Amino acid sequence: MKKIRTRFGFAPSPTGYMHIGNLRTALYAYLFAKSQDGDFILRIEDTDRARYVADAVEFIENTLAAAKIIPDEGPHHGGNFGPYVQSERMAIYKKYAEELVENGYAYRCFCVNHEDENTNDEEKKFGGYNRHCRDLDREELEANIVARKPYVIRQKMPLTGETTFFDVLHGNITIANSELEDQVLLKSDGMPTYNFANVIDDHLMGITHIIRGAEFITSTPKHVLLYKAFGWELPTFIHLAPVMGKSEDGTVSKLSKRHGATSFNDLVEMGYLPEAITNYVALLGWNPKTTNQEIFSMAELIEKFSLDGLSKSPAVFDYNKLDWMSGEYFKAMTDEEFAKAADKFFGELDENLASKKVYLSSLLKTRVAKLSEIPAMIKFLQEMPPFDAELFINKRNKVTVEKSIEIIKPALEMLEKVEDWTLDTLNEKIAAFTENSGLKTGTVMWPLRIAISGQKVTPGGVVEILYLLGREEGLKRLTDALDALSNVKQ
RNA sequence: GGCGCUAUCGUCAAGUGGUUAAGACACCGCCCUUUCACGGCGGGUUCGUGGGUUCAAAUCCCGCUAGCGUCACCA
Repeated sequence: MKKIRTRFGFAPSPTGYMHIGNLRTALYAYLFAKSQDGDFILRIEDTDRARYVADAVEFIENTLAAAKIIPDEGPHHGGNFGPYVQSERMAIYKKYAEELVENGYAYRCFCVNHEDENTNDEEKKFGGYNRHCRDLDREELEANIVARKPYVIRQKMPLTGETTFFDVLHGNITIANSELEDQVLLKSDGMPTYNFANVIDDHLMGITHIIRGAEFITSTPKHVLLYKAFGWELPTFIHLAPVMGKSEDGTVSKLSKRHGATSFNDLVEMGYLPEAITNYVALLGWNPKTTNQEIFSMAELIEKFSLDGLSKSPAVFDYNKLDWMSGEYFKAMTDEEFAKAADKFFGELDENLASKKVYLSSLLKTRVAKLSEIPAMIKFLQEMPPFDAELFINKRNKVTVEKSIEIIKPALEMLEKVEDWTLDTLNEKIAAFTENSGLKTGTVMWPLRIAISGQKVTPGGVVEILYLLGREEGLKRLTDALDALSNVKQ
């Protein structure tokens, strides 16, 4: 018995946008294929001319590459089952559609598409196509062809009985044939519909497993009927539950714009690491049963992945958890790695700060969930926020405006004598200063930190900030604060 | 509306007839602390509902409800 190689297809539309749910489907297909030592095939479903977006194929390929999902075959990945772009396969669909017509599984339909005619009639709304051309007599049919009337090819559904198919997640699913419409297979422009093309291509490309969203469950019987009409072997179906989003009012619905970022790219632009996104998405609807581990590399994901860990129910996309996971990735990075990843979020830094990016990274990496938080977090280093005396007053550390002056003044005098403006020296001097003052560390540090940062919350403490600011700017801020504080006092 | 899918903490989830119903995120408290983080410790909250089956049900069956999906010359 020959072992059939596992082959998974991923067939996105070139819309210039990769929804998280879509990416997850691709990821699961990839993980399963690789765990079986099988193939992951990228195919572009571009049969809807109206939706075509320029460069969208490259966009899809780049996105997959960023997510470390590498197709074995695809438009630009080679393979022996091409072309991998549906619009280049029109002759193939035509041929199979004709075969269906000849064998009585499909028919030509000359009815015009009245999509503009709006009808308020509820029955019509749910009625579907009325099958007018299903049994045209030969004369009328030929007259239409001679007259070159445009037509579509429709699938001839059985009027009775039911169709059952097996889904790995859901088991057997049965739908009455009477529920199935005589759907269009080949459009009047000669393009196939998804429902037709996907069957032809999956078969021709030797796809063994179809993994896709649950929204395709109801149309699967139509596909199954097509496989049967051609006498082809059925692939294994896996229908994934959708990825949901939670609105502010608490309602849950399919993840969409109103829930914020919905595409892989949106997330990357917000400063989440691709690895972290992939890791999080992998766990959104799948769990590795045998372990409580949550941080996985792609290699580990492949090793651990199995179908029985897939969840049947919808999963809500949770930014909290993504933030946490993202933070875990940042914390695991070296300062250099973080500096590199964060580079474009640092913005225009002055020469001094630019030279301290790596050190700055050591401060930032434990405080950031996404890189886009960086600009707001480091702004005070480049530009002193407006003076606010209120900030100096701190009950817990027993600091008042007056007390602040008492601390800042001698501290400034002491620091002015420090030439070696390094972390070690600064640390040592300030520790000694605190010691000599006889005050609690917090009491000394509070007003100093406020004076040089102008903010209640900062990444790092007095020593770190002083170092980052550099000697000149550090002393200047202390001086300015002292002046401003003195004015307040009188 | 017809048809279909789903139903364990706020969220991701383990669980497959007998468990103190794991774990993680979030939340709250404490510790650490130079603010915020990091790290450590602890805490609360969960089986949608009604019927069965069974000595025993989160687990099996049925109804209900709710959510989602689908009913295109879109995928």
